[in-house]
Amino acid sequence: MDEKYFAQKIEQKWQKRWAENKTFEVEINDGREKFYALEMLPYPSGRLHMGHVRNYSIGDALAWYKRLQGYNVLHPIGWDSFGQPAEQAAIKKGVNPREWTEDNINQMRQQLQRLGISYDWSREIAAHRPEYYKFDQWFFLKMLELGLTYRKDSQVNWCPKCHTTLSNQQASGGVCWRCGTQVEKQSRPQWFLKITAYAEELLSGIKEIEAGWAERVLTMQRNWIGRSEGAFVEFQIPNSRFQISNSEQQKNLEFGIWNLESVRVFTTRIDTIYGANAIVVAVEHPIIEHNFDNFPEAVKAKIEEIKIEKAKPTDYGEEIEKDGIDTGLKAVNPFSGEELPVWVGNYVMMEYGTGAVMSVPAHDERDFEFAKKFGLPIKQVVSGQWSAVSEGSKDQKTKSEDRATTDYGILVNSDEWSGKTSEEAKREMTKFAEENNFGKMATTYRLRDWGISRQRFWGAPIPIVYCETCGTVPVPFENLPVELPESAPFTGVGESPLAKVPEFVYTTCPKCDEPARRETDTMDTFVNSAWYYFRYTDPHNRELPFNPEITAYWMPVDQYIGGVDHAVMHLLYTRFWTKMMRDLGLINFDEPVKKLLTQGMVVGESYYSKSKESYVPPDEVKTVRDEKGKVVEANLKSDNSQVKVAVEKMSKSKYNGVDPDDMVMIYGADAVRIFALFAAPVENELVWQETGIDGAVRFLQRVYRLVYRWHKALVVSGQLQLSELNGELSQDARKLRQKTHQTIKRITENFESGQFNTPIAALMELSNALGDFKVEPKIASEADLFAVDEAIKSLILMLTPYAPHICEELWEVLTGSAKGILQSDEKFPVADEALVKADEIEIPIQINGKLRSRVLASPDATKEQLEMMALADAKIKEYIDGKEILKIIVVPSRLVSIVVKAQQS
RNA sequence: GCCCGAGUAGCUCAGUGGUAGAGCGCAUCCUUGGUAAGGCUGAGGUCACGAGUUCAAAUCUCGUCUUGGGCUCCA
Repeated sequence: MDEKYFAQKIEQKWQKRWAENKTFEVEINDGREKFYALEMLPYPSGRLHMGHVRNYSIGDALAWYKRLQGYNVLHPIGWDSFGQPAEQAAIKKGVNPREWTEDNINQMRQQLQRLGISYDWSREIAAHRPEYYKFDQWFFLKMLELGLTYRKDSQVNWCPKCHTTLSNQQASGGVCWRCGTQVEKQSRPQWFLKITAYAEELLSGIKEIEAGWAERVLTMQRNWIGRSEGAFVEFQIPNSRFQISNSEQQKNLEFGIWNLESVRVFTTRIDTIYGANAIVVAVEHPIIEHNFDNFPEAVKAKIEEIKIEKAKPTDYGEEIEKDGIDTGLKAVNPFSGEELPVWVGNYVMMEYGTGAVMSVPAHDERDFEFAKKFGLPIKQVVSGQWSAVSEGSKDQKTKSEDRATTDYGILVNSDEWSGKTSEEAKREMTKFAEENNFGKMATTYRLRDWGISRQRFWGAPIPIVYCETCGTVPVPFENLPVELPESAPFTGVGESPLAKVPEFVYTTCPKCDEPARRETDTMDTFVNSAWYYFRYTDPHNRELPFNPEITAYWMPVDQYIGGVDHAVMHLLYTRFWTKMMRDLGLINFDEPVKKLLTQGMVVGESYYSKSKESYVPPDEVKTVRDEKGKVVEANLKSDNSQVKVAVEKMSKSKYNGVDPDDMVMIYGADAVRIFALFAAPVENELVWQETGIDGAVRFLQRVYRLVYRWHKALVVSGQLQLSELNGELSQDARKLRQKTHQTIKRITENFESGQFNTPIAALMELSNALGDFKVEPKIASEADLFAVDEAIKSLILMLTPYAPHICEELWEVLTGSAKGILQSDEKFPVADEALVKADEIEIPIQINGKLRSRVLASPDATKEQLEMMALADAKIKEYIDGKEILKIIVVPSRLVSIVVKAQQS
């Protein structure tokens, strides 16, 4: 054993040994319980960043922990290797996307191996390889059979910078999720996956995973699905012009409009229908299109104005002023018979509900604002008696003229419904509308179908052929995969590069054998990530995406770990995919991931120069820090101008990133991993500080020195029997054993509850306790050696999930076995409850809630014993002398509380 | 604006009704001319604020403030 800890040497040695012994390769083993530990697969950008390191360190700690507990652990990795950066590189540098991607994968695989992450590399997969994307295509065709894949010519979100279409999620907030460019609307034929068919199940299925997923992720998904219960109500439009073609009628049905003599609205508050003062429709609403020519000039002008306004980029967070105009059309309220004006309004969205709302200003804030602006009548139909009841509270009684009240209440001014509660009215009025055929109960969702067409080269080709005689023809299963050509002309503009590759485009129709054209769009990369971890279970299957029997053993994932940025998109798509695969009969469960852990970002200090108007690297800045390490002043070295310091997400452009490879080179993989896990709870942000990683190294050195100090004595003593030694344990040895078992208990509990930072603190305590054990190894008694042996071996086994290399090395030193911890079938230590308990504990004694004294007692002392001890205590006697004792509360092993009558003085 | 979460030592966090804790960092001193040194001792907290419940509140309840995140005309 070297006297000093040389991280590089040890790490290389064990990485080699693990690879040779195939230590982390697993197969189905019915004798052992399985555990599937999964981290989100990386995009092969070429360099690992600290976010990756954090992600994989968490997963690896868990995988090791479970292995040490005897589980059969599947811990795989692969590459999300389709996507835009490869294509950008092709456009900019003229490289081949496939070569670029393969090079990056090779580099990153080496980086991961240098970190010593315990992957089963025999299961490595990559999305861009035909053997993988063959099954993207396979699923596409299967969904076509199920009616879950369809093509529709519709408005899509188009990013003018990326030259691609985006799903709603990817265009959230009106900007491209990738580059932040304002998204435009374009009309083109697109392939969609019918995720909305599972809207209800995606929502209700949340119940099943609630316990294992972060609440905020589920809230985001719930919001995204956006279920809303209410009713459709039909308002007749007697003066609408209705001359439409069949195809238009078809389109209208799609929008949920029965015909053009009426407007269908969706409302969650049918109980407020007597308060409707207008119908407000979106500018894109068909009734506007079809009556447009008949509208007065002023109306036409306003509609055009709103359309132009809507197409303009809007600042996120900026409130848009409500605007609109009365079209002159009239609608009839089917309940009251009242004739209402039909307005167009910029605040009504064609994409949600039916694109038309009934405006009830007294009970809806947006309608209220609209009515106020245009002087429309405001009629209260739900009594706001709640505010009258709660008088005296700060919530001043508000009059209906001041504010809309959206609370439920008692109906007024609503004919025979008056006097009913909102709940009753909603139920009964919906029923009435159904019976009279002008409405029905309805549930709407905010969730839209998933548009997967991308005008890109570097993705899975959509397996469709267009034939002049046969139309749209799916590629037969036996012809899969439809392979990407070697290369294509990459210009970065216009249509998909694939469209410019004649060998790819021109083909023959699978049905009639006549010349035909291939679909040249490729699939969204989220398709790959929707099911990749099923593939890990059976990665080399050529016939099927996976063998259902094999997958049944490994799935579902027991713990999934990744960034919270995938809370909605990836995690919703993959839940959908699972339900679809269940309906295909491939699997028989509903939710793919039992537990989800979302880690926080890795951030670092950044410096922004105001004079240069750019970020500057740290070595160009001189900082003055106070004794707490906080920056009080920062200036540019070159011209002394002021520099703004911030703590932000690590990125190259901000010069605040650190390269994991550099860190591994300087400090060793074990230290880097320890720091990544120790510095903060996994869900929180992690601030990268060089001083923190120094602490991690010092800790490992302390552990190394401990073993160095004791190893000869321990190896000589060999296996000691506790039974013979029990009586000879010194007070200190007993204390050390207690600390050991307390630590085991604590760490086991921490791991089970998903805490990764606190066990390291506990291990530091244990190593400190070992350092405090002052017996010289040479003269230590057998009993001492036993206690030290137990403490050190427990320490090493519990540290293994965090710092596997050094632990394997120290284990070899202590046991002489070169096989490695796992192959020697070592197990995570189990706490002995009897030892965890202290012999004697301090019991506080309170008088009237104030701490007055303490006594030492056995943890098993009874109530009566404790009470007696308390009353016998000298200090307590003083306090209670001459006073009446009202009550004595004794909580065994916790405290004694005495209540005395206050002295009148 | 709405919905969720958080606020405990310089930092990162434990602590779910019963003595306010840990690790790191920091400070003092000591040791050591051998490659990321070690050791001793110590300081540091109005548990965000206010009220309530209780013998007893960091912990439970209500309100306020601060802060992080998500949603954003969703009818």
